[in-house]
Amino acid sequence: MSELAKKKSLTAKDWQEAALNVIAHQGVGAVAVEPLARALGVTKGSFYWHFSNRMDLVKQALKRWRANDNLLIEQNILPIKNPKKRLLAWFKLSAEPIQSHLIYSTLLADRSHAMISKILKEITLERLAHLQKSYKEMGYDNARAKSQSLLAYSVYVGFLHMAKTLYGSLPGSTEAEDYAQFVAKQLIPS
Amino acid sequence: MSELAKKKSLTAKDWQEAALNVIAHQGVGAVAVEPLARALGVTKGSFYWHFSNRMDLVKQALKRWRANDNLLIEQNILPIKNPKKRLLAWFKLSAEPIQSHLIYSTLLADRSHAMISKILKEITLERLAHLQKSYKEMGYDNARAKSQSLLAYSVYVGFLHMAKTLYGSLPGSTEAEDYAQFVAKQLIPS
DNA sequence: GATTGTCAATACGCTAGCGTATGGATAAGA
DNA sequence: TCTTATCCATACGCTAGCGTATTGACAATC
Repeated sequence: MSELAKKKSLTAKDWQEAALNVIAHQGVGAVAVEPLARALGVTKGSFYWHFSNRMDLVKQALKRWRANDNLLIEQNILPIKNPKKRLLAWFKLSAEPIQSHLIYSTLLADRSHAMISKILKEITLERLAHLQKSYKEMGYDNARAKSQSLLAYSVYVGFLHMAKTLYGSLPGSTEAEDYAQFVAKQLIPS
Repeated sequence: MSELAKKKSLTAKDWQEAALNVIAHQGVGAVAVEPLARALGVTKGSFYWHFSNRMDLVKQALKRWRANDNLLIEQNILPIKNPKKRLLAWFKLSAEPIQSHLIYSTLLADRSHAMISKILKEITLERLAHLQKSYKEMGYDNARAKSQSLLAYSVYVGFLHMAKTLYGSLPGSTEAEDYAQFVAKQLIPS
């Protein structure tokens, strides 16, 4: 019902999500106004009503992605009290086949715009801080927690790329679970 | 002398190396005929004498990159008899600030051409096989050696991206050394 | 029913880059 | 010296995509 009602005319959100879909699978460079408009069944007359230019769309789309992703972490990971369990949940989430990961890994190799590098750096530092906090709660000193979280995060990033490179996509949920267990054994001290 | 002699006219090799330089810093998408020609101080009349089209250049450039990289590994890593020392040397090389790594990490997020995905997959499988062999020589069974090498390689890939994201470049040689030591402690069983 | 605001279509000019066609320069051989 | 091969410049047509300007359709509101 609300889906049908929406179909009457597009919102900025529709454009943003379409853009995120393209970013996830073809990268920021592939976000082009006219092709996107075609895909959405309109012309760019619509686009320039909602956005001032191409980069404006990219910016807003990434903002939406970041907000969604933060929400996911804040609701599912951070509330976990036990630091060990929290880390394990984080590893599981890391391997889950969700679009957010695809977007992140695509952005990692993007050198097209300083804004993107900036966002990426911010997000990465945020997440590293979360990991570091967990490791510290487990008794690690500052320095050790720092290198340990860097290592863990490297594994996450590396895993994303390996999955895409070797299998062309992220693994299924069950494989993700197994992988998370294996990684946890190596990266979470007992 | 040979440098000056060369300056008289360009070779395919000159174009390939210029292309690799662009790939390392801006990605395959940024390899464009006319800008490259400008950078080399010629026009595209020269380009289309050496190559049939843009993708032809990319293909040849990547072929050169791959050959150079294989040579590096065959000469510096594979000859090491002791598997533990061989792994350590591999980790050190992984963190070394050389262009080859930049190219690899850039390609990892590239979804522009099936050829690139194919090359990437081949190279990755080759390297995984090397790692796996070392782990097996250390007494691991097949399955364990496989997941362990996957993990090690993920760390390598993740490290490349983290370095670019956080520092904008690969670390210096001394930092690389320290990092390799830390990683080795985690990923090489004692 | 007239007005206003919202969303989209159309038409336009502009730029960057691809690939082709052709001719010019230079050096090496014959 | 005449020819040929090598390397490059110039000029051309073509396409995709950006952004603008203008107009149109429709709904809500007054």
